[in-house]
Amino acid sequence: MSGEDNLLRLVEAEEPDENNYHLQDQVGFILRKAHQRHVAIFASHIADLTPPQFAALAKLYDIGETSQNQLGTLIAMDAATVKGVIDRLKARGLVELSKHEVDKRRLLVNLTPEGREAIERLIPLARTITEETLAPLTAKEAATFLRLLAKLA
Amino acid sequence: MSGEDNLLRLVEAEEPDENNYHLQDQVGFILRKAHQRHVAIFASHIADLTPPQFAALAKLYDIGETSQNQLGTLIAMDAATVKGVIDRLKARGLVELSKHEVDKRRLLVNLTPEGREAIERLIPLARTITEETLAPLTAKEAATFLRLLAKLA
DNA sequence: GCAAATTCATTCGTATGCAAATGATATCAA
DNA sequence: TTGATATCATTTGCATACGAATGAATTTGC
Repeated sequence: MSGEDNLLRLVEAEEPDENNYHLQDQVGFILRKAHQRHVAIFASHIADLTPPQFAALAKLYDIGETSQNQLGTLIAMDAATVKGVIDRLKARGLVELSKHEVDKRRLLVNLTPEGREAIERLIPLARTITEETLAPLTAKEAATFLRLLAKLA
Repeated sequence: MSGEDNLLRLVEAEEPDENNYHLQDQVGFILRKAHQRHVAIFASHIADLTPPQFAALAKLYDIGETSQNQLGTLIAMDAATVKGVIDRLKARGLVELSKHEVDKRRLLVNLTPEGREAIERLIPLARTITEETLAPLTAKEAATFLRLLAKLA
């Protein structure tokens, strides 16, 4: 039997082929693609705000005024990233900044009336985005997926 | 009964509370966090290459020479993004570029011997990264998760 | 065979995302 | 009290990521 025959047998047998590395099966690669798809769905429903910007507004709407750093912790952004996001929201008049009276290091962030109006208007769209992202799964699968995803995150 | 009593009852009853929007329960937000965690794990094992750079090398190792655009399609990057990734890999001598003889629009990308050596050295580490990323799940959960994640991506 | 449409690559602009360094302030501990 | 630490915010540099516009080359449709 030739070497080519051996190769052929391996393919035809459909064995797990554990020696080869398949990028498209790696959790990191699929995670990246799933995230990309979600961001695209988000953009198709909410064109004038990015997911991180929406996250900042939604969290401020939820908890009220807080420091820039604390907000970053709550929405999983480091200090440098959250600064850029808040700067852009401020430039658009959706949040306002003020100095903490006692701790002079802190920069307090809060929604403006326009920001509050925006997030109230967008939350229904966000529910649609979540639905559409999970649409390839049944309700039961979606629940399982969210449970396992939360364990990973 | 006062309005405040009604609010209190709602909280105490631990009802699904479907009227409130909780960012931390949304699939997009958790997806973003899970991806962040994976990238951090990746960086802790492979410090001198990013996940997209690794993906490009791994795919070239898998399929051999291909055009820049085709490579982008295979590793889920648009043309602008893949160009930056390939430029940096080229600057480090891990890939080499050449013109397609027939179709003069195409830019062919291939591994250099150094690139081949690098990816062969890194693939075992990539397996460790996948393992560590999935470590919070049991083997059965991980299989379920990957199946559902693939349906989403 | 040729005009229209498509494909490939590049460039620009904008927005995360993170490491590292810095400066200001606050807290802790001897 | 003061010196060491820690925290908060900012800045810089680098690396994705994508939309939009552009130009070159190819393919399609009639």
